[in-house]
Amino acid sequence: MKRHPLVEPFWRSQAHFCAGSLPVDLSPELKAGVAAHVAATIELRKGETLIHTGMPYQHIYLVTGGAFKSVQLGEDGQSQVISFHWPREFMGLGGFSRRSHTTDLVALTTPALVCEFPIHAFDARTTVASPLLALLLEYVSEGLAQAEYDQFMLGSLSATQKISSFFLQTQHKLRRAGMNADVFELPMTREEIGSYLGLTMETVSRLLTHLRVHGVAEVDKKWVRILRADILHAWQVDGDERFLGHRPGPVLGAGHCDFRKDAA
Amino acid sequence: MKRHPLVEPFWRSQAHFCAGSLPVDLSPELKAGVAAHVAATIELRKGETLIHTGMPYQHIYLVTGGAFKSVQLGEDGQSQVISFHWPREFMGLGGFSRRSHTTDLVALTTPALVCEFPIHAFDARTTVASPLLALLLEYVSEGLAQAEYDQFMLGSLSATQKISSFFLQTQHKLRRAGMNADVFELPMTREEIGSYLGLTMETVSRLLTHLRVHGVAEVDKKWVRILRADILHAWQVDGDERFLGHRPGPVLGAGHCDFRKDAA
DNA sequence: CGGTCGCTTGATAATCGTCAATTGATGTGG
DNA sequence: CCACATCAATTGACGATTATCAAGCGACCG
Repeated sequence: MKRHPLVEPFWRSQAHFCAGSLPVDLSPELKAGVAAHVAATIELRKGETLIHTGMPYQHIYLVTGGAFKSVQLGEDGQSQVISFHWPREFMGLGGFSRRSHTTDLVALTTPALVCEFPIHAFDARTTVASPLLALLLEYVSEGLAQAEYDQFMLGSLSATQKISSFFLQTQHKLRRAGMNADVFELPMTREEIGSYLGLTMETVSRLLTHLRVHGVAEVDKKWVRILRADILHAWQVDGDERFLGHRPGPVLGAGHCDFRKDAA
Repeated sequence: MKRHPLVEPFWRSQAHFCAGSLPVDLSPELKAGVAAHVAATIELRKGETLIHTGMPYQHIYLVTGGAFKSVQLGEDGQSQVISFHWPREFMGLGGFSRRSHTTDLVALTTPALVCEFPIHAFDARTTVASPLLALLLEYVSEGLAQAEYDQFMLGSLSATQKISSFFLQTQHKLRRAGMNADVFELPMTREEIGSYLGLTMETVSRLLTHLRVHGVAEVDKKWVRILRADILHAWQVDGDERFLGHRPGPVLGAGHCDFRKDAA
């Protein structure tokens, strides 16, 4: 991987570059405060691993270009993709307690770009910059909320619902990254999509032809054109009766109901 | 729910009570610092809902007694249990970005106890207490790491592996709570276990009899005695060839491999 | 005592995984 | 530059893990 330590043309300085990839709804002061801590910008090529599970927890990363996958490793040799990362997203946020990285981070494109932040910049002992800590807290918390939804998806949705959910999520991430969300190139293989959704490569392939046949999307190799996002929304909720018949899954009748009486 | 606002017998003060349920590996100063922010202790009864999804994000909760479930709600009416919470665990950590609660929190026992912390105590604008923020960051990050593992479990493990994983996780949580991890009472129904594992009630029931038949655990109604944790560990990794034949699941060959060459 | 709830067990079936063959794209070496 | 190998993707046939449907049973509660 290519590390760019310090000297750079002016308007291409790391801080400036990184600040441009921070979330949009952020005060200029905070953007500057965050960007000031960039340790390096790193460029990877497809297939290269930025972080291995278990490595000492020294940096977190902001995607500034391309795309990445997070991979959770099982005890033997299995592994599963647990999320895809697009520009403006932070990666590697699960290690603040265990002090080591909890997933592999692998580049899906050439090039793939990240800004590297030393976590000691957020250490309570070395900084009084509470606003930065609070900001980081929000990002980690958002990652948790996203992971909770993914749990729901994996446990309760049918294959058709999962694919619909995947494309809608991808569209959302592409928009946030400032990219075209209607015509785009998937940076990951069918197998990686399947791993993320808890399905096999073959099932993903069949689902994609299903989308094509029903005019929901054009799919040619890695290129996708979303034609009917409305149908995706409908299928995400209802599934599609006519294909791989929807699986209602373990549905639970919402936490019983409220409390019965408010003692004292 | 029963709220205990302030006055209490001395050694039963909220702060003291709460501090006793904080993680063990915490400096006394931090414990005191955290405990000082307790707004109230709340007592719930089985089935009562502490928090509804979407409620304004004003508090987070530390379990001090009993048990809870977090429930993720789908767009229509489906719902899924995404985690169980035992004493010494924080709940409701997924809302710092969206400013609203992301799950329902429901009591599973009578009584069920929590300490309530106002999130403005961790607000960067109202506090300079960076150490508290950093601590909170660790808890949220740990929750994220746990959710990532749950994703792996839901997507890659067979039913037998899931049940084994569930019991080992429960043992771990019971130990951390200072309770007996070999003989205990499950506070949740089969259906709730199934929801968490992405299985049906019936499958969970069959898996439990399977554990009983193979001498791995005694299971009588809600009471469980773990006899062979070693077998649980083995089944968590390998599955059990002889039962609901193990499903290898979508296994991915670990992020290709390393990077090929380190440019410059 | 009747009714509901949680649990168990059995029979059946379906969603999706497995296995296999084929094609096209990519890349490498001779 | 082409043969060859490898990989990604598609499609079909088949099978299995697990869901669904159904019945029964004990416990708890009003």
